Amino acid sequence: MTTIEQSAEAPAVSAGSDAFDAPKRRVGRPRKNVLSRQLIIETGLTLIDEHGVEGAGMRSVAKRLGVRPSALYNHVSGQAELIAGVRELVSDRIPTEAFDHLPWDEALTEWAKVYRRAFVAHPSTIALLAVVPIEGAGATTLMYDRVVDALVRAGWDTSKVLVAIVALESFILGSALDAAAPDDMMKPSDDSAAVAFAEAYRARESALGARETRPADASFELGLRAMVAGLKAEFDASR
Amino acid sequence: MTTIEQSAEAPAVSAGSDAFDAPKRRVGRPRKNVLSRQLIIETGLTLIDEHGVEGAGMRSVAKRLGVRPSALYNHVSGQAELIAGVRELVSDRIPTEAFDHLPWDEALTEWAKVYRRAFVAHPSTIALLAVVPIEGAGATTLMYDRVVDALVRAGWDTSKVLVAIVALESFILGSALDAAAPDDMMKPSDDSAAVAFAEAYRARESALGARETRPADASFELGLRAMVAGLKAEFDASR
DNA sequence: GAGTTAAATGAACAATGTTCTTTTAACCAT
DNA sequence: ATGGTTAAAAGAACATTGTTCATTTAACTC
Repeated sequence: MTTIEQSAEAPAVSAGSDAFDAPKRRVGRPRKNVLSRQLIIETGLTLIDEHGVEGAGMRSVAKRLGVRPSALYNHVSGQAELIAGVRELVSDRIPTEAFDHLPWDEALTEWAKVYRRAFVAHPSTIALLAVVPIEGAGATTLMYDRVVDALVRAGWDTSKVLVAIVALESFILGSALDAAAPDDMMKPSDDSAAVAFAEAYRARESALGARETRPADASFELGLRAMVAGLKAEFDASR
Repeated sequence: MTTIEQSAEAPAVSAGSDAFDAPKRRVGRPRKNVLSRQLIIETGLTLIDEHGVEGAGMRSVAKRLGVRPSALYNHVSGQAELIAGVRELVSDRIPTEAFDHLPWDEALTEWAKVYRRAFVAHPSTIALLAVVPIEGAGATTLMYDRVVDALVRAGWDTSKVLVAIVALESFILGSALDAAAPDDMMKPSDDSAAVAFAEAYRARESALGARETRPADASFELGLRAMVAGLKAEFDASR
């Protein structure tokens, strides 16, 4: 459907021989099956964790499994199904237990953190996920229900709670996108006329470098703190 | 670097002959130049608006311009620069005058609104543009410079200002994605066990329906108010 | 006007996702 | 057990993508 980028010169990751399994299998069906749908999808997730989105290629997964690319198609219809499988694998792991034993604002903070972490693993699907209708009876709806319920119990106005949750979710998804970008994404050129920006860039670099924090993480933490505090103020004012 | 998807069977868009210009040009430099960097980038934006992100391919742009793909490389270093150029084109139209005559928090609010509006006009660019490095001397950098400068003058810590701006930007981009989704995106199914969620959904519907407000707009406004208030609190506390 | 530079074509190359054929083994009915 | 069907692997292609290189032609420059 869509190709984002592809470099002919950079061998990138897949050139490295990180095939764990290469027993020179001869042609024909093996006595014991080598692949399964689950194994393929889990390998996809592993490779994404290791090498970023580019790890999710069919050929990369095949290489890691010590198998020819065409063998994957006996278990998976194509890359689309592979990615969808990975997405389910990850988004089913967003826990909501924080709402059981924490005040709503702290629980919301915890939830936002795990939510973002879950999606940073596969950033390229964020746009799709954010625009595609969620199935009305799926795990995602149940997750929302849990959050809505906790906030309403804490005193939130029923007509405002969804508005607030969606606002936080927008920040989470935007932050996940940001985390998918390279750290030096907006590095200023030396001759730039943007002196205030260049100064701020250097100041951030040295402030964060000392704590080994990624810029995207720092922004997420600050923004999350700010937004939850702002929501809390809005909440306190309206009662 | 990365390919997301690519179908061998679906001819998709590029198969259709939407070449506007195919005068069978003979080899060699033409008397009048056919291409320019600006024309290429504007064509890229047009194709993205028409066909989604897949329109931004080098070969698609070349076909639309009635030109061989290799000709593009005389004006643009590659697809990365093309996409970066499209980004500049879009973000070029984001005004920053609010910082001239408003307090920093109000100006930030105005800026966020026009920023989001600019990207909502080209929804399918968001995911693409958010992840691509911005060129150090471009319009985007100058926009950042303007914002950084205003906030620093207002007393913001130089090492924190960029962190805050990126946080707000994440919220803006996430909200733009949300605005690109259909309004009924998370409509609960009638038989759903998610009763709290269904109740909140109905309550939001009637509250917003009275004012003819889109849910995405309501969430953006609430979130923006909350985040700016939170940043202001953070700002006041640190001085 | 000669030499250099710039802008187009045309032909390749590497890498990707995918499909098709072939080979071998598992599974299953008789 | 035996023959037929199905399943799972290899292997060889194909289409499409971004990109590079050589070639051709015209514009620009001294």
